Amino acid sequence: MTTNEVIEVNNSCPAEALLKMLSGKWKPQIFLRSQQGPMRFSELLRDLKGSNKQSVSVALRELEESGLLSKATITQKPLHIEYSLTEKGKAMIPIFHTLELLTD
Amino acid sequence: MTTNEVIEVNNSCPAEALLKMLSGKWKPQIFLRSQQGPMRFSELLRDLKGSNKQSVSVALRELEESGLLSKATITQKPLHIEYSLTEKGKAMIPIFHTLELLTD
DNA sequence: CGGTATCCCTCGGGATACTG
DNA sequence: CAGTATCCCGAGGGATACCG
Repeated sequence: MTTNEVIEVNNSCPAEALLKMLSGKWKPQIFLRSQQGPMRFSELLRDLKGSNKQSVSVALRELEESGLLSKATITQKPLHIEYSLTEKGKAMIPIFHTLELLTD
Repeated sequence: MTTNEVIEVNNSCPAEALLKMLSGKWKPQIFLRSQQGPMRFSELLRDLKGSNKQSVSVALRELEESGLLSKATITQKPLHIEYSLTEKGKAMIPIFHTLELLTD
């Protein structure tokens, strides 16, 4: 408590958490797509060229778990599900765009 | 080569480039550390608990290649090398900090 | 001191088949 | 339609030894 403890936990970098929220091959693109409005599973599968059910499924779950996307289920046949940006997700859009400007 | 090869290039998401600049286990922490001023290799190795020469070496090279860090060599014995934030790197600091605020 | 070369192992992510 | 289960492979990253 008094001084230099050697704590192995590596929370030295808070931004890591957010970086992780968008890490991986498909999450950035899904997040980008979500800014256009609600989207359905098969719709994403079609748009994300080169992806597959498994990968999209995992990415969506992770985005949901980190609170960026929300899932709305319409229990009818055929099943209809929509993924939309949460308020937290919307709050990230400006930053997301700022990132682009720094790219070059 | 006029043939239309099936290149799956997917540049649909510009922010991906920047996300990639800070992706990986050590780059975020190194970038954070660099905000405190110039740093040396062995210094980083000491501070980044659980890392090793190889990983730090690769991370530094990638940060350098993406233009966030610059390398200054003093060719004397013993070798002395300093890594510092570039102007581009400095420009990213505010965003980096904004990211933290959105984490929760 | 400041790295690279090499080996190895885990984990992210692709393909396919099956399910509610 | 919207997923999960399973298998498999390549890349990321750790450990260690060697080099300028």
